[in-house]
Parts: sequence; structure tokens; C-alpha cells
Amino acid sequence: MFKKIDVKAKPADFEKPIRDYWKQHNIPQKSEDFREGAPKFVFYEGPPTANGMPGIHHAISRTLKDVVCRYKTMQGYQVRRKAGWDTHGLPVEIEVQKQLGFSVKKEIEEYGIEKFNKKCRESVFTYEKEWREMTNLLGYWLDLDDPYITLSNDYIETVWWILNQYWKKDMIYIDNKIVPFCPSCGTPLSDHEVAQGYKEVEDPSVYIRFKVKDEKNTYFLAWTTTPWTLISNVALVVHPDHDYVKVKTGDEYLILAKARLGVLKEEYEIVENYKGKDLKYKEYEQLFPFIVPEEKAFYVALGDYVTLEDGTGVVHTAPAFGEEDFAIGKEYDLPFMRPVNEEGKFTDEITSWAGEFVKDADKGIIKDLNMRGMLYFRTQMKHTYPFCWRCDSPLIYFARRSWYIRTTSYNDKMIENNKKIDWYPPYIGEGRFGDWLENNRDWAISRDRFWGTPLNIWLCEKCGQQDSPGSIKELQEKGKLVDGTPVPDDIELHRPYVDDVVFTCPECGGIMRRTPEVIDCWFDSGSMPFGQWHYPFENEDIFDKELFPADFIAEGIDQTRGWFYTMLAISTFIKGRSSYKSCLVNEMVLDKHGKKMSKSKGNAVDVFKILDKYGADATRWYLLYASPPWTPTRFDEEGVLEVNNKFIGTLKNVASFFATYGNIDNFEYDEYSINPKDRPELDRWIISRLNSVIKRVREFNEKYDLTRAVRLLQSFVINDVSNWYVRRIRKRVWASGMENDKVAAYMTLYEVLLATSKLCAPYAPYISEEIYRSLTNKESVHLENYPEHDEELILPELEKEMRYIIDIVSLARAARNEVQIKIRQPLRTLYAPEELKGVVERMKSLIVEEINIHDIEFVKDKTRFMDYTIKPDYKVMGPKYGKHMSHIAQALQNMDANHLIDVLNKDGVYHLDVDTNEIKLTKESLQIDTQNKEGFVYGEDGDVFVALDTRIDEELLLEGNARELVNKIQFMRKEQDFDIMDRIAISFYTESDEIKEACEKFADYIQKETLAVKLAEKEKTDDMKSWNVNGKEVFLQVKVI
RNA sequence: GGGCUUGUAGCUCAGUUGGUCAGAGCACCGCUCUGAUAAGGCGGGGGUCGGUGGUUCGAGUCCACCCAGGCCCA
Repeated sequence: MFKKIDVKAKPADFEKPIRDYWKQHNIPQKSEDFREGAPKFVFYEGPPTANGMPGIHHAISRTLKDVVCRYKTMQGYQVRRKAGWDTHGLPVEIEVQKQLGFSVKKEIEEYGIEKFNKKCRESVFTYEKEWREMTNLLGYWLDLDDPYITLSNDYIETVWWILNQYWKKDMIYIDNKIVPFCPSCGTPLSDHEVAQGYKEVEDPSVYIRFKVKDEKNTYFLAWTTTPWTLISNVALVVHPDHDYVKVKTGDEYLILAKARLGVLKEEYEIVENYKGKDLKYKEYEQLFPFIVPEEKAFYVALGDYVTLEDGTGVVHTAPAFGEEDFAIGKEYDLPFMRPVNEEGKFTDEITSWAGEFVKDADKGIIKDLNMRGMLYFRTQMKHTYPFCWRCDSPLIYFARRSWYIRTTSYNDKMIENNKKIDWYPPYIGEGRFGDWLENNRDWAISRDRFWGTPLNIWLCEKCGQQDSPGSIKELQEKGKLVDGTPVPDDIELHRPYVDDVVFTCPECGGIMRRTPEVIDCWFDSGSMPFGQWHYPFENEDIFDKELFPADFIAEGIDQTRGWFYTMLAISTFIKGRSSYKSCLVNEMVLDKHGKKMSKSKGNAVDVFKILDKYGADATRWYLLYASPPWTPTRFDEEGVLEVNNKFIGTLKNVASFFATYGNIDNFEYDEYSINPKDRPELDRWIISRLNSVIKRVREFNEKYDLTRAVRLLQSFVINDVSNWYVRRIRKRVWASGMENDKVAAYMTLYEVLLATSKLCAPYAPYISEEIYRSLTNKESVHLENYPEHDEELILPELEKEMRYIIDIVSLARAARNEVQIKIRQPLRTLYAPEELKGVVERMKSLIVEEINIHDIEFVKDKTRFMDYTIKPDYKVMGPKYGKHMSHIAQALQNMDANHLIDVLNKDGVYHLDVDTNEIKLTKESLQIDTQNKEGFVYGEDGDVFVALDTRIDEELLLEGNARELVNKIQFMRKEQDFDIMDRIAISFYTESDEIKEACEKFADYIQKETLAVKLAEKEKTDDMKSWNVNGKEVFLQVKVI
């Protein structure tokens, strides 16, 4: 017995028992274990953070990962799927900070790092349940019970080991650099973090006068969009080679770039010309004398970076607040003024604005300048400005102490390694990621925060000596707790506990303490190839053989500068190669209007709702089917519904059809053996199609072109299997007994379904499993091998021929439609082309049944039904005759096409004069089309044409009535919910002689079709149902016997 | 502002090395088939292929510029 597929169950109810079955029988684990000893296909899971709800955009990359892992498993590889959690970092801290209602860092310190970190640790798994649930529902098999977790001591120890490798090779340095800094989070952000937060905003755009020293009424005109930095101004920078001028405007003199004179508001007169370099060291008066520097300042310096695109060509410079400014400051040894604290507020020295957030101070500063007559002009300007990606505060750039890894020192190696990675799509690797690597800068890895892997560098308080422990053991050997006790084995490696460990300086005997920073959490996730296996403390023996590098990773495109980069950077340094060989990149999921989904816009799709409504199979299939992963997918709920109705539904029904009739006949696959070559042509055809599909699906999968794979499979299941094959074998299946013909149909359908279940298993794991298990007694489709095609069973000629038959049927239906004769009304003759006689004769029964005709006749000369139209074949003639083409086309249009064809058929060539050229026309150089001739029902498509004899004689009319009656009776059977095998008795009443005659003449036919043992005319009774049969009233009653 | 990518029917997408009334599915309308089907079939309406120029006998396809969305970077 074949288990019947429940076609009516709600998707979620359909999938749940299957999921339970997997769990009960431990199938996910088995799918790894049963390949023990097989070649490995190494997969790395990029760790998500479970402190936010999973969304539909997470479903896409999870689907991709799962499909590839399942496919590779079925291909015979052992694929381990270890889950992972990213647990450190700013996002977590921000979340907790919000909970506690803190807005600045100081509040955390007052609250206590210990308590704070404890909360962080808890918050990391806030949505773990939802993540598990989503992963589970989606059918993403991942070992969630043994994940790697970046906060575990083992993981941290590996990260320390890696950092220690860098440190030992002198790859880590400390430097003052201009960093993007979030005043609210109180930490600098890395480049990839800054990148996420650009927004368009309006800022003041101000033109400022700087009074030139010892020259009356003379000013430099400079421009800025950050007035608050003016307080720290120490220099003005001009381009050495650009032209500058002094102009007289009103009663004052202004100096600016000649090319920027357009910014002046009033009439002016040029009184002097300079090159930028002529202005070098020209002095001016300090704008805001809050701080009086010791070093020489307030003069003109030269810089190549000055542009003439905006501003005045005279650039205000504050070395503490800009990268270029900082560089100039170093070059000219300018004073370094940074009167801004870590909260982004002015320090006490700036008496007028002390304690005020710098951006808020802009207004007051502008007002002050205006009152003093130093403001030349102000306006608002729209530009993009970076904001903190988590807390939304505007970032400020300023100089800060930070730890760096010299990634630039091995940039070439990274670029080289990147070239060996297979990127899908390729342009990510070459373009976006490649470009980024080319411009790579040193990696700022320290964060002035609390919740993260502590930076494992200790500094001597006295002499600045550094040391770095690379393991817990080393920590124990080198350090003691502050109270003098030894470092315990189970020391918690987070702050504040680890901060209690002190070393004795080997150089000066002073106390060494850990530098307070924590490590960028991207360093954590980039370390995962090592950290997940606690390498090198464990697993060292098998690491390079079985665990590293990954054959495959897949994440969203937003990881380009994130995980993709850090994975490459760290493993290039540690192992000299990339930690992943191939990378499948998916674009973002957008809403159905092509807009980005976000919680704030309210257009985010609830992944749980979708999974509940349509099931995981439909959701997964849709995500793959809708558009290639590397183009942005517009998520359209109706699309998921469509997949469910059409594809999943059809597949279920085919399986259900097989089970229904297979069970009626007690069919057992193993009891029979008919070589495919000995089966009917229709069977050989679907087997051929199946093998062609297997071949191509595998090709697509190898290129990770999963979209083409599922599109092909969907079309195969719906068109080839369901709409043609199953439709055409119904008569064979209904026959009584177990003739070879029927057995062959069962065997074929069984084989097709079984192979289909395996083919679809990676994409739609639930329905595939259900079908597989309904067909076999085996444990799981996911413990199967992926089908391989048999070249001998692929019969291209037969596939082509079947195409003709399908075309003929399609055309004939169109023809019937045209004359409005429905298919139930039989017709006498169908005319088909002589050239296709062989096929059509062989498959005659298919056509006869589909079109309901009695006979097929073959005609050589289709001009009986149609006229020719002739056009040049541009592809052939175009290159030869070039610009004469339009005249040739015109000439052809004016010719008698039928005559031309006659000549071509006879002589093979026709001579034509156009534009004094002699044109030789052959069949190859023309496109020959046809048109209906008046009075015939005729259709054509390519090589195929059909015509129908539309005359209906007496006998056909009676037969049509009989078929109509059968249809009504079948409807009543269905309506009254009879079993398929029930025998019935039919009673009818009618006043139409025509119907009576039909019942008489076609009684056998009617009874056979409807499984009736009796067909009797009776007096009309109330329980008879009235029907309209071709315009005549008939009363019918059916009863089970 | 720069780089990459996308723009084809109301919606989701195909459209090969340039070759001639521009395709599919969904949705809509009409007809139709059906004892597996929430399906299927036939037909219809619906597109100046984002825009403007250019190359060519010929451009959805190649080139330039522009517009819009997305991603990344300043």
C-alpha cells in the first residue's frame, strides 16, 4: 500500500508531522553520519545575532545554504552543519543600554560593568527561540544543539590565540588616528560600520572671514559645513598650484580661489593675483581665542587635496577633526587642539559652549561669528552625513587612540587569494569586493566598550612594555589576580574579571594591566573557522584535512565588507589562504514595490506568518524561483500562494493519483520488471524527459544557479508529468486487470515520482520526503543519492516528436474554439501534415482522445487550407545585401507568394531584380509563413499544421449527446461523493427522441464510462435532477448498487 | 559625488553572438476539459522594452548621456 498524500491539509499541518518524524528518527544527524568516511564538503555558517527577530531576508540566505548542503550531501559528500551565534559587539550593548535607559557610556560605568555585561549575556539570546523556530520551520538543517558561540571561553581563547599571532609578528600597533566616533556610544566605529549609516541631512554651509594679520580690512574667505570645528582651527590650506586672487568688494578685501569667485555676493574687483604657494605661511588672526597654543599656528599651509568644486579654495583646518587636517597638522607640526570630550561635548576651556553637544553648538557659533562680523554668508546645504548605525547619533570625526592591525602589509596576498575564490555572481569578487581590497586600510580593531572579547594586550604602567597572552595557560603563567591569588582555570574571560589579572613587567618590574579596549566583534566572526573548533587547542590534527577551508559559504551582499572581508583577512594571515573556496552572495529581499524592508517603514514581512500560511516548501521554492539570488528579490505574497497552488499542489496530486490507483490495483513496484525500452512510447517519452531534466538540473546546481534549476523542475512537474503524462495515462490506469500496458504506466509513474522526490528534495524537503516515503519503505529521501541521468534513456528525437503531437493537439483545440464546437462533440476528421505521418500514426490514440475525433487524414499540400506569406530571412540576407534590405522586403510583399513557392519547389531558386542587383532567392533566404484560407478551420505553428472537418452528421450528434450524458452522470457521482469503484444504476427521463436514441445506441459506452450496471428509462420522479443536454431537457438519477 | 547592479504587460520574470508584427506565468474577460488537481486547455484585452541621442540595412540587445530603485563607497 502506498500512503496517500493528504492534498487538502493546510501547508503548516502537512509539514508538521514530517518535521516530527525527522526529529524522532534523528534524520538531520543521520544525514551527516551516514556519509562518514566520504569526501568532505565543508560548509561554514555565518553567525547571526539572536538579539533581533529573524525576518524574511534571513530566510533567503538560510534557504540557499540549506539547499546547497542538502544537494552536496545527496551527491555523496559529508556535510557538517554547525550552527553559530554572534554574541558580542555594539548592537548588543546598545540594546541593553536602551533597556536600562542609558544614553551615555559613563552611566554604564556607574551602573557597573559586571552587571551590565551580565545583562548583555542574557540579551544575546533574547530571540534565540524565534531563531530556532524559524530555522526549524524553514527546514534548515543545522546543528543548533552544538553551536559555536563567540562568547564562550573556548572561542575567546582561539580569538586570543589569533590576535597573539598578529602581535608576535609585530602586526599590531597603536596610533592616534582620525576615526569616526559615535559620541553617544562613546566608541569609534570601523569603516564597515560607518558605511551602514549614511543619511541625507541639511547642515549649515558657512563662509567665514579670517582676518589677515597686519593688513587692514583684508580677510581669507573659507568655507565649512561643520562650524563647531572652527573653534579648533589652527590653519588654512590652499592648493599650491591653483590661482588665488585678492578682490575688493565694498570696503573690504577678500582672498579666495579665482575659480570660486562665484560665491561672492556683491560686486568685486580683482586687485591682486597669486598662486596658492605664494600664500604659504601668510598669517591670520585666531578666530576663537579660547585656547592659546604653544606651537606656531594660524597661517596658510599647502595641500594637494584642496579642490575647486565647492567652498572657496581656502580650507579651514582643525587637525583633531579630520583625516586630511590631521595629516597637514603632522606635516606642519601644527598644534593639536581637541576641546571635545568623549560624549561629543565641548570641554570647560570653551567657556561659551562648555558641556554643549558640538552639533548643537553650531547655531550659537554662527550667531557669535555674525555678531563679530566674521560671517560672510550662511545657507543650508543638503549632503550625506554618517550616523551611528545603531543609535542614530550623528558621528563626529576626531583623533583618538586606537589599536590597529597592519592588514595593508599583506594586502597583495589577500588580493591574490580573493582571485582564487569562486564568487557567485562573479562580479562581486572582481568588482565590489576586489575594489574594496585594493583600497584596504589598516583594520582598527579596538573598541572602547564593555561587552566583547577583551583585547589581550597588557601594558606596563611604568615603562609601556607590552605583552600578549595567547591562551588561558599563558595568562595563568604570566599573571596573577590583583589580590595575589593565581588565575583560576575557569576564569571568566570577559570584563571586568579579566581586568583583575595583572602581570609583572619583565623590564622594569612595574605592574602591567590589560589595555581597557575590547576587540571589534567582526574580528570574532571572522575567526569562526578557527574558533568554532577551538583551534589550535583542539582538533589540530584534522583541521587542515577536514575542517578548513570551507568549500562553500553563502550570505547577503551586506557582508561584503563585513564577514567576507574579515574571514579573508584573518585566514590569509593565519593560513596563507582564504577560508572559503566559493561564496554565494544573495541580494536583499525588498518589498513588492522594490523598496527596502525595514521595521520603521512597516513593510517588513513576517516570516512566521508566511511559513504558517503557505508552508516552508512553498516559501523556499518561491524565494528561489522568483529571481536569481543575486538580484534583489521583490517579495510578493501572491507569488508564494501561486507556488503552493500550482507546483506543490500539482505534485501532491500526481502522487495522490498514483497512490489511489496503485492501491486499487495492489500494485507493488518490486513485483514487476519491464525494461523501459519495452514500454509504450508515452512512457519512454516521460523517462526521456526525466533524464534530460536530471542532467540539466545537475548542471544548474553545479553553478549554484538554483533559480534555473527550480524553474526547470517546476515546468517538468506541471507540464510534462501532470498535464501531459498523467493526463494521457488515465485511460490505461482505469482499464481492468493488470495488463502489461497498465503495469508499464504504474512503473513509469513510480519511477518518475521517486526521481522527482529526490530531485526536489534539496529545495522542497517536506513534500519530497512525504512522496518518497509514500513510495518506499526507506527512511528518508535526504539519505538518498541525487539522481544521475542515463544518457541512453534520453531520446531527443522522441521528445521532438512528442512536441509535434502536443502542438497538433493544441492547434486542434484552438481550431475547435474558433468555430465554437466543444470537445465533447466528436468530429469526423482531423487533417495533419504528411511529413508527420509516422509519429502521428504511432501516437494517434493520444490525439484522437484529446481532440475527440474519429480519424486523422494526412495531406501533402496545405495550400488547400492556407496562403503563404513571404518575408526575407534577415539573418541570412541582411549581411549580404545590407541597405537594400528594405527594398527587397517591399518587392517580396508585392509578389504572388503562392507562385513564388511553386517556383522554389520546382527550381529551388528564384531570380529577383532589386536596385539593379540580381537577388537569388532560395527557401533558406526566406521566412515562409502562412495564413488561413477562407472557409477552413486551420492552425499552424512551425512545422505543424492541422485542419478540422467541422461537419456534424446524425451519428456524431448522437455520440455527442452520449458524451454529454456521461459528463453529467460523472458529475453526479462526484457530487454525491461515491467511491471511485462504486457501481451504479442510472435512471433517466426525457421527452427528446434524440436523447433516447443516444441512450439506446451508446448504452454500452455510457455504462462503461460511468461504471453503471443499469441504464433505464423511467417515469419522472422528484428526486431526479434536471439537466440541459445540448439544448434538450433530461432528468437523471444515479444510485449505488 | 564615485563604483557596481537593476529598469521589458497591472504584478513576478524570460529574452542567446544585434536579425523584424516583443515572450511566459499570475491577475482580468470569454469559451472549454476534467473521477488526481486549490489545477489544465484555447482565445482576448493590456507594452512607443525607463528616457534622449548615436552606431547599423536592422537595436530590448552595442555605445554615450540622463532619470529612477537597490547595494557599496566618499
